[in-house]
Order: sequence, then C-alpha cells, then structure tokens
Amino acid sequence: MSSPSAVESFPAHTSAASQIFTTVLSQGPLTRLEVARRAGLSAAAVTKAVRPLIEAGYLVEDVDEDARPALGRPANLVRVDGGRALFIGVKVTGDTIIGVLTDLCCRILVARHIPLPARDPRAVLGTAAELVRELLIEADGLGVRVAGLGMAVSGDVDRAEGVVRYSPFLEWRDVPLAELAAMTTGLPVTVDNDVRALTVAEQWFGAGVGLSGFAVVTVGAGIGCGLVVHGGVVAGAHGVAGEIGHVTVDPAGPRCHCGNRGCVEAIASDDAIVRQVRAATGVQVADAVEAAGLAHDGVAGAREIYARAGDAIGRGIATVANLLGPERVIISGEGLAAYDLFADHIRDAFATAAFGSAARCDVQIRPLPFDEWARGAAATAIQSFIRSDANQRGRGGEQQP
Amino acid sequence: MSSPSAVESFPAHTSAASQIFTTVLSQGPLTRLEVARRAGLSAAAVTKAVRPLIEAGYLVEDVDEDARPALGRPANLVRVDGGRALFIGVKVTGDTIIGVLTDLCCRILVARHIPLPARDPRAVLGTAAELVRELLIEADGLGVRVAGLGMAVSGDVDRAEGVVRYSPFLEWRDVPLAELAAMTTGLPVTVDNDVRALTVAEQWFGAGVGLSGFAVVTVGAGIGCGLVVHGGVVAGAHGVAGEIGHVTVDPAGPRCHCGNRGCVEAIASDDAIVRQVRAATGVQVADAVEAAGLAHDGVAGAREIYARAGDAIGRGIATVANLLGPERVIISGEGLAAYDLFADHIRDAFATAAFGSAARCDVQIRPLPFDEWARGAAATAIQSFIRSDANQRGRGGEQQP
DNA sequence: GCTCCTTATTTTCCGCTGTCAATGAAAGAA
DNA sequence: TTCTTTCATTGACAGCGGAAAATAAGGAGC
Repeated sequence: MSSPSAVESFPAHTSAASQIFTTVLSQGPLTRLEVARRAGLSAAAVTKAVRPLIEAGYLVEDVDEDARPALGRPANLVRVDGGRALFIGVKVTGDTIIGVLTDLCCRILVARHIPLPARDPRAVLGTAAELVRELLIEADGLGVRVAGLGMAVSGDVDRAEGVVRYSPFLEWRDVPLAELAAMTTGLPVTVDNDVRALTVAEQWFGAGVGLSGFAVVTVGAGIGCGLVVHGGVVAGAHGVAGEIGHVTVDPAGPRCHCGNRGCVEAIASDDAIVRQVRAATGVQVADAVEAAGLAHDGVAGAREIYARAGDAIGRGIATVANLLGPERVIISGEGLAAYDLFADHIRDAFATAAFGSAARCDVQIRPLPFDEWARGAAATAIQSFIRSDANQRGRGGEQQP
Repeated sequence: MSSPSAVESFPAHTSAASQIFTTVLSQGPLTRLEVARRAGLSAAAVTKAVRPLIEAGYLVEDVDEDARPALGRPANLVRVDGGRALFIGVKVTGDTIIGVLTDLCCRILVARHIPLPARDPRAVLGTAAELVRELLIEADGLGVRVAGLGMAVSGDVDRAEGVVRYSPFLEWRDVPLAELAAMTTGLPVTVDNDVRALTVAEQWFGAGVGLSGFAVVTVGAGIGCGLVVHGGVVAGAHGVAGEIGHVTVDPAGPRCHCGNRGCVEAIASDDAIVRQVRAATGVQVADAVEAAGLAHDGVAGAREIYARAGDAIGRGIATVANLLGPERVIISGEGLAAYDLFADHIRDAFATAAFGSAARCDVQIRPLPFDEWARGAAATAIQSFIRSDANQRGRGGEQQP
C-alpha cells in the first residue's frame, strides 16, 4: 500500500488510454483481448496502454483460474486496483450532508451523515468541510491519498465551471462551489447535479454498465431523471434536463409547485403522497414513512394513493421510453422504501403507456440506499480524475459503446 | 462540369477530413481558419484536409469581397461544389411517392410525385424505381452522376442494415429495402425512418445547423419527432424514438389508435382534427383542408378544436424540452398549412408547461413544403456518401459541436 | 513605389498513436 | 516431444495532427 503521494497526474494521456482504463474500470476484470474487443482497438494498443497504467499501480494483473479457455494459453485478467486512490463524494440534501469515502472502483469504504444547520452556501460549505475533514482522517488511516472530491447538488449545475447556477431547493444562485470547496479542502473538486451524478455512478458501476442509452428515475422528495444518450449523460442546453417530475400525467390532477396541474411530482413525490393520504384517510400522517405504514396496514384510501402514484411514475417512464428508446430504465430513490406499494402499478402503467416496441425496454426497480447519491458524487470525481489532463475535448461525456 | 464517372470513393479517409467537409457543407462558405475553429482543429490540419477535396472537385475556393477583414490578407472562402454529385431522395407515403433530385448541397433541383397503386413492397419498389428512372434521366441531362439514393419510410427502420423492421402504416415487416432498391436501381441506397431523415436534413442544411441538441416535430397525418442529442440523431434501442405523438396529454381525452387515451396524436393529427371538427360542428368535413376552412370562416367549434390541438402539441413539446433540454424545437409538417390556427396555442401551452429554464428553448414554427421529406431522404444519402469508407465507427451520428 | 503591419495560409518538421505482421508464451492434445 | 491453439508482446511503420516558421496578400503611412 503506497503512502499518500504528492500530486501526480493519471497516466492516460491519449483518448484511447483513458477509454481502455474506463472499460476495465466499469466492466471489471477483463483479458487484454477482451478489452481490445470492447474498446474497438487492436490488442497491441491495449498492451501498450496497459503497461504504464500497471506501472503506475492503477491496474493490476490477475490470473483467472475459472475462465481459462479449453485450449491455448490462459489469459491474464487486468483489473483496477481500487486501493490505488481514494475519493470523497458529498451529497447535499435539505437537512443533511451525506459523505462517503470510496476507493477507485467507487466502493464505499466509509459513510457519514451530518445534519445541516442552514442552507446558505457558507453553512453548507462549512459543514461539508467538516465532513470531508473526518473522511480525510479515515483515508489517512488507510495510508492512501484522496485524489478528488465530488459534490452533488440538486438544481441547475454547470459542471464544467463548477458553478451552481440555480438551486431552488437551496435557494442558491451562481455559487462557484467547486472553487470555494477547493480552497477550503485543498482537493480537486468536481461539482455536478445530484441526479446526473447518480446516473454517472450507474453508468460506470451500476445497472447502466455497457449501455449506450438508459435512464435513471429517482423517486422520493422529488421525482428526478438522469438520461444517458449516445453514451453521454444529457445535461440540457439551459441546465434543465430529465425533468420527468414535471411531465403532466393528469391535467385535472393536483396542483404542482411548478404552477401546473397533475405533474408526476404532484402525485408521486413524498410530499404529494403525504398530502393525498391525509386527505383520503383523514389521518394526519407526519411523513412518507407513516403514510406507507398506513398503506401497509391495509387502509384502502392510502393504498389507492400509492397505486395512483405508481401509475403516474409508470406513465412518466413510458414517456421517456417513447421519446428516447432507452435500453433500460433504472428506478431508484428513497421513495422506494415503499417499494411493494408501487412496483406493480409502475410496471402496469408502463406497459400500457409504452408505444410499440418501447415496451421492450427493461424496467428495473433498484432500491438504492441513500448513500448511493453520495457515491454518485464520488463517481463524478473519479471521472474527472481519469480525464484530468487528457481529453480536453470530451464535452458531453465519454462515448462508451 | 464533369461527366458521369465510374464509382469513385469520397476522398475523406480520416475522421478529421470528413468532419471538415461536413462543417463546410453545413455551415456554408467559410475561411479555412474559421473551419479550423469550428471543427476544433489547427489551421494546418484544415489546409491539408482541404487540398485533396479541392483536387477531387468536392470543394471549391471563392474570394470574399464582402467579409474582407479591415486589415491583413484577405481570406479565401471554401465551399462545397454542389454540382459535383447528385442525389435522389424518395419518401414513401400512403398514396404517393415523392422523389427529389438534389445536388451535393442538398438543394432540390427537380421534384416529382407519383401516385402509389398499392402499399406492398413490390408495388412500392416498382413505383419508386420508375420515379428514380425519371430522375436519373434528368440527372443525365445535367451530365453529373447520381452518387446515392436515400429512401425514407415511416416506422421502425434499421438504417445500418437497410431493413424496414416494421412499418404499421405500410404493413411491412422485415423488408430488406436497401438491398432490393440497390438491385433495381444500381445505386448505393440508404434507408431510414422518415422523421429521422427530415431531422438529418435540418441538422445539416436547416434550422439545426451548428446545434448539438434539438428536436424536429412534425404535424400532419401523424405527430412525429426527430431528436438530436450530443450531436447525433436518436434512434432508440428497439427502433422506437421520438414518439411524441403518443405522449399523453389528457388521460380523459379521445381514444388513440395505440390503445390509450388523450395522446397528442389523438387530438392533433389531421384525422383527429377532422373527427373532432365533425363532432363539434356537425359539418361533415372531408379532410383537414375543409376543417381548417371552417375554422378560418370563424366557426367557433372548429376554432376550438384547433386551439385544443395546438395546446396538445405545445404540451408535447414542453415534455421534450423538460426531458432533454434541446437548444431549439423546429415545428414542421404538412399540418402546418393551418399554421395560423395553431401557432399561438402551441406557444402558450409550451410556455406554461415548460419547467424553469426549459422555457428558454427556442421554438420555431417552420412550415416546410412536402418535398422536404424527400429532401431528408436525400440528406441521408449524402451522409452515407460522405462517410462511405471512412468512419467505420460513427454509429449514432456525427459529433458536431 | 517602398516598408511595415496585420491577417490568412502553407510548409516543414516532429512526436506520437495505433495497426500490422511476426514472434514469443503458455497451456493441453497427440 | 511436438503440435495446436489462444493470448500477449514486439518492432517497424504509415500517417495524422500540432507548433512554429515561412510565405502570401492585402492596406496604411510616407
């Protein structure tokens, strides 16, 4: 295990090298030949690109006892040495900051939550810095340097500039978060929208590996959606994209905070569900957990609300599928704690509203723990780390067929 | 003017060369320096790539009298010689085949319509072949060879294989149209979905030039949508994409042929409008033209139907904008003959339903003549021609920042 | 007309990348 | 042992694209 070293750049200076590393990173141990096939390169190119990465300790070689071919020379597997570098991911929510320490393979080593005293940039930055400090101490204990910090915030975030343009939730405008956090922590900082960050994590380390088009739908306090098209995460021209929460499901439905009626979010967000369950049952449930409890107890009114919410989500997903034809939709988010109340309705509504072959899209319900959002932030940091000086041009995202 | 020559491949063997040519093709006469800037290359690279293209006659040099800099050496403009090669585009509709002869700049030189006796592949192929033959004679008259044929068909089309997987409209399944048409006509054939073809034309020669994300929405017999994301046309994993026509606008609305209720198409397609105008006014209008006439005459019931249709389209577009954040939406299609009855309602509904900054998306209403569809088909042929042997990898579409 | 200044384009190197074809390595089979 | 098969590496090499220097083509000043 190497000791924390000075700033040293990632030794992948060509686009091919970083593509090869990304392939190994996300598709797990592979033989060089297999890497070549998947990255669309010659075996020679892989050999040449892999060597410096092994020398620098980012890749290691394994022998495969299992997947040995029936005949011929056995292959040597190449895989990423997760322990070579650490990353910190931070997700800012309304009342808590969640932080994780991950390795280079984006495996969570330590997770911490800290309550947030206030939502202004100063308070958030201070609290986040405290959290980072704690995680840095953990990292010190491991004797591995932390190579980057990723921060995930909801709203319109300009990742390239590291600026939070507008976060309605935090009531921030044009906060240069990356710069501020870099000054405070001394780490290279990546800032991105929270849903997009989660999408990056799924693309590289989750259910989106190897897909060139998929969607991540998050259900909880809000309804969000991260989209990958042509291998890149969609950011939107004006900072808006993936607003599945404001797809209209029922123009006569409940009013949404956005001003319209019957948005998915006005029917299926935690708040909306709580409000509707109260109205339907007369029980003054305090939060989504209690609302779900009521439904689990078999109270018909509450169950009905969940059914309607699942229906709205399913329709929203069908809209995405009809428009983009993703290979897969991954449904996640803390709202899925009430998983069993939703799932069938989501699937049914999707199947009904999906047009033609769009129904063949693979809909996965994947209840991810809350820490997963912070892991998404770490994933963006890993992404930035790998690209560091290479890839000046890659704007939208890695092309990863 | 060169005489029709034997098969000769397009001299852009590197990705940079074809990118440079594409830039000049779609962004019109440019100085070499400007090309370099837009393509993200050095001036030297442009000079080197341009030379063989000029020698082969695809590019020509112009002097700019106007845009001469105040100081310094005047720039030489480079532009595509449209007359260097011709293309034929064919669009198959339910009862007609539309064909156009275009030059390399995709300018329509000749347009022809032929009635279609039947919809089976044999009939379509025969009629199309006749049309192509006529256009080839026109081309002969110009003394320039026809370098490709593009065919646009509605439905699920596999462009890479040249196969029409499923066209509900024509009732085709797995018809290897490219192969059949190539045998019949002796031309290199490209087959693509009609809306995608139109989108390619807009991307290269229309209102989408220079944009990396935009949408084309077509209004008419159906409501379709072509999407460009990250510079590439979205094709969808299972052949479905851009089905804005089946976005639900009103779950209590009229039944759609897809089985659901209140799809945009069930409210705003020509058929739907005719049906609704009949019901609202009691007048047995025969087609969309008569329905529009009624509305133009000020019949309130008819105007109301158009208002509702415009509203549905506007909401559908807002859904696209909320999900993808395109820089621009181009609304087109033969249905726009009734332009003035729609337009304000489209804009209003869009403005209302667009979430946050998504409303900043530029919505253009662009009534394109019907021939434009066939021009789209020609554009796909031009695209294939340029890529011919180069660019083995470019799957989704040109990256064009 | 000559010189200088500015901008556009071309030329000349030059490093570097990724491919090709040949070679080496590591098994199991005959 | 010798083949055969598959994986991996090597070295020669073509060619791309960049940097910088050179060249070209005006206008302005004198």
